[in-house]
Amino acid sequence: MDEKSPFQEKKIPVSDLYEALQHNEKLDKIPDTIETNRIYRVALASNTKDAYKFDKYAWKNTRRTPYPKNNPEFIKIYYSCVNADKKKDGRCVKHVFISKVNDLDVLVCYFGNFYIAEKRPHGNCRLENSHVFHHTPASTIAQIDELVSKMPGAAAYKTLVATNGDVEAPRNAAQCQYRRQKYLKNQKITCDEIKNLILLSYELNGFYKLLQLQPETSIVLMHDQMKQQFASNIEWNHIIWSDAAHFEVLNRKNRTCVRRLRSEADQRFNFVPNVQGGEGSISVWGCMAGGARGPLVIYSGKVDGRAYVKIIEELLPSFIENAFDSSNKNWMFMHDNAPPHRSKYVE
DNA sequence: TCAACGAGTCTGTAAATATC
DNA sequence: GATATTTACAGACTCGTTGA
Repeated sequence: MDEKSPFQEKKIPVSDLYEALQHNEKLDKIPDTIETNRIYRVALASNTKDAYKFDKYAWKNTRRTPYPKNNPEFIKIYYSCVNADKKKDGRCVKHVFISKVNDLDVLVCYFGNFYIAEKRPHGNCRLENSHVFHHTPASTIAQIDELVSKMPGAAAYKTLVATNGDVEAPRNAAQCQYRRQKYLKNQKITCDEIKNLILLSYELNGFYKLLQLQPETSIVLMHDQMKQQFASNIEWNHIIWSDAAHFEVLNRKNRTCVRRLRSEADQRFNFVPNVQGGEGSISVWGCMAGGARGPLVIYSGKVDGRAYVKIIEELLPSFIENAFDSSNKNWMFMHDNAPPHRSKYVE
């Protein structure tokens, strides 16, 4: 096959697939010696459904699609070989056609040159006689999931082996441990879930509830009481909020990775702009109050206590003068407790 | 016993290419 | 030019290995 046009001979008419389904020899697995451009018919069993995947070459799955598109009779799966560089290589491919009528009747066809294909065990199969041909029954999976919600994976494995025997037992202890990990992970509360709970608490008037999130974890929501307490003591419009932020446009501290071809090594888009002398970034400080926006101060370098006081002394009085009535002496200035904000010089 | 990590599978989306 | 087919990429998921 011409390496530069590997797709010319890949097309298999649907009629040929039907022909193969009716007349080709039924195989229980892919033969050791593979011929290209030949349709292998693999008759599978319910517990060896994946047998078509495994031969002595390493493959990368790309996509599965209905085939043909307008009147799908098969599921077509594309595989590309893995070359010596461990990269997917389209010069040697494997196409699998799974009949929609009977998904245990599978057609497999190989194209291209096997000399570029890496020979190694496929998928999670690390040993010759690994588990890959054996699928844990769904009923066993359900039993595992139920047990690992109450006990560690190893204990669940021992329990199921003792009760189910070899046939319906889990694959191994690691399988139970994996499902135990999954269970524990699902039990963790995400930030979004906590936010949703807080939002929910605000939607319900007078909400006061003990939420039992997990056997070991509870959350008490009592926002109304807190709100009333704050509302009675603080007038929020009298508070001046302030903060600073640093923006790195150039000379960023984090490393930038570029994926490129060797031939593109000297191309301009592979380089990150840099500025000598430590330029390329700015820091800004700003403040605001209810209904008033303060000045935005742009500065460079580090801000210590002295610099911080200088900024405040220069800008804060005029902002207070504009934001509040002259008679209002109840305003409060709020910072975020950053180290320069609480330095001895500031105090 | 569990968390972290790596490797492999599968699939949604989009782009490229082939075919009609 | 429209449609079908193929390829590429990224993310979710699964599961084995390793070390604390």
